[in-house]
Formats: sequence, structure tokens, C-alpha cells
Amino acid sequence: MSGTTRTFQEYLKANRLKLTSQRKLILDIFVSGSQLLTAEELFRQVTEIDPGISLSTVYRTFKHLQQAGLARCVHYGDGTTRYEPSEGHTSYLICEKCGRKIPILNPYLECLQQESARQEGFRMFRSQTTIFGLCHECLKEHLPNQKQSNRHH
Amino acid sequence: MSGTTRTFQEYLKANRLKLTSQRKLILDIFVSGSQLLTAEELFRQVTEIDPGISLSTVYRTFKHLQQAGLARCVHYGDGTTRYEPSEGHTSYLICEKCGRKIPILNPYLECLQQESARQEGFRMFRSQTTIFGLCHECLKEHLPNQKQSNRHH
DNA sequence: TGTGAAATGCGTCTGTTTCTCATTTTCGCA
DNA sequence: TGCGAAAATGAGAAACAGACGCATTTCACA
Ligand SMILES: [Mn+2]
Ligand SMILES: [Mn+2]
Ligand SMILES: [Zn+2]
Ligand SMILES: [Zn+2]
Repeated sequence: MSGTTRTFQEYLKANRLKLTSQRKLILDIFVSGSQLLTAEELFRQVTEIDPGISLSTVYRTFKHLQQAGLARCVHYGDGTTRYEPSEGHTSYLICEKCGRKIPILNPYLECLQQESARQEGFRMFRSQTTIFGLCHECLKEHLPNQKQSNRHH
Repeated sequence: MSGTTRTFQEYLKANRLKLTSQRKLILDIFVSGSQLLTAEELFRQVTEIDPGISLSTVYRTFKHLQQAGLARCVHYGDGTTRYEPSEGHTSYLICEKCGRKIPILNPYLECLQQESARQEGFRMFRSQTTIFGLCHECLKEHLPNQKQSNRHH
């Protein structure tokens, strides 16, 4: 039994919630799959295995996973909301041209955040740092294009 | 004429857009008011002065303000999207219970972010750090009352 | 002032998330 | 084991934020 499964079961028990087959399956697919799924996308993957599961249940389970600290959602600029397992990174570089999302590995960032919170008497649950800009690859294409886009419209 | 007004006019001119009375009013109220308004909330404030303005126009103007770099939107945990003037801080503590928003003043955070971007060959335009948790005041009320949740709707 | 481009208001439409409720499932306990 | 209360489910409706289409008005510029 994986760590996340145990965590989820503990959360359920602590809140007098029940472990259903649907919740098991949703958790399984969520933590094992690639990250940053739309609720709809996870729903599609889940129904491939159990076609009876409803989208409502996916949303409801997401809520619990979030409260259990196992999932977090990221709101994208395009309006979509994507969910990801909340182990791992919370800091990213996001390229505004190609959408590439690069995790930031600098551990000092988290330390400084903890420290900032502490200074205010604040209890930190989670943090999120997003740095917007242009990635290495897009920078190379961006600069030559600059002249053309100046004369636009 | 304020700096933001000038910036907005320059943006408009550069994009062959027009300065309408609606846009003037929306910008005015937005930059002068307290921060972190919902589109709906700004709409209400705006219609107190000019009842003819439509919600669509508020949304449309927000888009332009964002593109002009004068506004930014923050997605809250409760699902609402709030807009704020983008001058000043980009790092905040946000209390998930009372919604209080506390600017983080630590300059090392920005330095570290710049550094992280540089390491990836990334060109940073702007960054945003959000730390979710409980503020000092809510912590005092929270602990006795463990079973609190759902600031929803 | 006249003219074309752009913006507005208002209604409609879309996609996402939540809610309602009748039915089914879970789980602690006898 | 089987019971019963509590909780979860699926299906659909409802709520909600935003975006859109279009007829009409307003703006910018000459
Ligand atoms: Mn946004
Ligand atoms: Mn969220
Ligand atoms: Zn890129
Ligand atoms: Zn608070």
C-alpha cells in the first residue's frame, strides 16, 4: 500500500468518511498518472476502467484529496483548472509563449517563505510561486521576430 | 494625470484602441479603490457612478488592464477570481479563513526567483508568490474550533 | 464636421463546478 | 454474519463566471 493511499485512508477515517471503490480508483489514477489533469481529463481516464463513475464523484473526490493534502489545483491563465498531486514542486517557471512549465528546485525559496510567514504570526499551509517569462527555447525565436511584431495591426 | 492613467493611454494608443468614458471610470475606480475586487464587485462600484455601464465592459476592460500590465488576477482557493492593481507587491500571505491578504516584504524572495530563472536560461517578466494559511487572528479562533471549513459561496 | 474603426449594452451561449435527491454502499456493532 | 444509520453515488438540473454576436453608439483623426 502506497504512502498516499495510507494518508488518504487516515484522512477518511479521521473524518468518518468511507472508502469506496470509486475513491480508490480515482486516487490510484490520479497519483500514478502524469500531472496536471483537468477534472474532465481525469474523469475520462477513470471511466475507461470503471465506466459507471460520474463526473460529480471526481469533483467530490478532488475536494477530499485537496483537504487531505494530496492534491492541489492550479489555475491557468486560459481559465482551466488543473489538479496535480501535491507532493513535489510548488514553484514553477511558466513560459508565456509555449506554456512550458519548469519546476524550480531551489530549496531556499521555501525556507524564505516559511520565514516570511513566521514573521507575521502566520501559519503556512502551502505556497505557490509562479514566475512568468520566456523559456530558453522561446527566447531564441522571440528576439528575431521582434521587428515583425512591432509593425502589427 | 496619474501614472497609471498615462500608462493606460499609451497602451491604448499603441494598440489603436479608444479611450472611452467607461474605460476611464473603470480604471479610476480600480486603481483608487481597495484591492482585490471581484469583477462583479467592481461592476457594482462602477454602476453607482454610471449606471449604464455593463458587466461585459468591465470584463473587457480588465483584459486590457491586464495586457497593459496594470492589473493582475489572483485565483483564490474558494474559486473566485479577484483583480488587483499590479503595482507594488507580488508576494502575499493569504488567510484561507478570513481572506486577509498580507504583503510579503522580504526582498530576498525576488532575488532568489531571479536567480532560479537565470539558472534555467529563462527570462523572467514577473513573478507571483502566494502563501496560503491562517493569519494570526484566525489562528486564535481556529484551534478551539477545529471542525471549521468551507468558505464556499 | 464626416467617416470608418472600435466600443458598448444587452441578450445569449458556453463550459465548469455545485447541488438535489432517490438509490445504493459502507461500516461499526450486535 | 446481518442490521441500521450514516455516508456516497449517479444522473440530471441548477448555478455560475466569462465570452460572444450583433445592432447601435461613440471615438479618433483628418
Ligand atoms: Mn487569471
Ligand atoms: Mn483552486
Ligand atoms: Zn517557451
Ligand atoms: Zn484570517
